[in-house]
Amino acid sequence: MQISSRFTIAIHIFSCINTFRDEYKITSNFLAMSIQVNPVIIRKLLGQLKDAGLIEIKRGSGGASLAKKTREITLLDIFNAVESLDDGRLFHFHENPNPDCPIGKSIHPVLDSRLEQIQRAMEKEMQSITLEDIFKDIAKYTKKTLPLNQV
Amino acid sequence: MQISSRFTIAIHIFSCINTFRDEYKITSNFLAMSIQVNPVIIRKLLGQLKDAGLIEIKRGSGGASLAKKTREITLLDIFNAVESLDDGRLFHFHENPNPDCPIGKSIHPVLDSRLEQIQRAMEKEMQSITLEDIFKDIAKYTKKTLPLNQV
DNA sequence: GTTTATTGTAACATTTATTGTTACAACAGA
DNA sequence: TCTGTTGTAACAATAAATGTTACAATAAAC
Repeated sequence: MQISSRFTIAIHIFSCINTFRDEYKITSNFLAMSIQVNPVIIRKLLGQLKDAGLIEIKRGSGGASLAKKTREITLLDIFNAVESLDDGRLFHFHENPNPDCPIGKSIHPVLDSRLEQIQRAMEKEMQSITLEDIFKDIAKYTKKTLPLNQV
Repeated sequence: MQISSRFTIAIHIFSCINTFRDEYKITSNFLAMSIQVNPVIIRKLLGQLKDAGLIEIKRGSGGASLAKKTREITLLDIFNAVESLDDGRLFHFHENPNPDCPIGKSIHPVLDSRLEQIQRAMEKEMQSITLEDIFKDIAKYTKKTLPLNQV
């Protein structure tokens, strides 16, 4: 199965904060218009990003902002913040291999280190990409034009 | 979300075939006893592995066997055989970013290449590990002892 | 030819995660 | 006090993973 869209939505959120922070208050409604999902979905994600120390949110008055420099936030930070992997493991292992079978007994300890090896390769690549990199890429595609909502 | 257990179950299947092929007919029931899942689950997986050209299955008389050398089957081959990723993509992208927003318009083309970059890092690591490697690891944990079923 | 074990597959149930939605109390600033 | 916003509960809808029973098709053994 695919990794959930929370990851790409979270990156979208950061991109909006970075692009519009000087001109607009970044509320869940503002983000919902750009991402085109329900504002409550956004708020839950914002909560996860806040809990991970990546953004700050103002209650009441509203608005999200970056808690770190764009160079200091990696895609791995974002992935870990929004993707709740069971026990931190990317791969789901079948639960009950038969301990009375020589393979059933050994498959788990043997495979675990290999699965970790694969997961680490993915995480290392995620860690090598920062929001700064993403924002540079975006700058090639867009100039700051008129925002979409005038509310 | 985690990657489904079909992946680890498939590796378990290969391990059983390799270990018991000279002594036992590797049926879905035999495998189900070692893996401890329903035989129909096993049969569906065996079908996927057969379609990918990794194993051979005998109808009627029954039994699965390797279609290639253990050096020639990588974890990536197995992953691709049993994990049906939508459009081959590991990451699910939110469907409808707003094209009227500068970020909404650019997020998809910009992120796509980065997501591919991450996926490729994972696939490269999977490709570097063959069944031969796994079977060597297993050999350190187990000697061929009495099989579990006498049926 | 009959019997037997097995595969392939349909049909369905169960569980879990994702995603979407409405509603509203808590909050902070005007 | 009014207003807009966040945080969160409660629930619905969808989709995927996993489990189960049943049975026709198959191939070998007798």
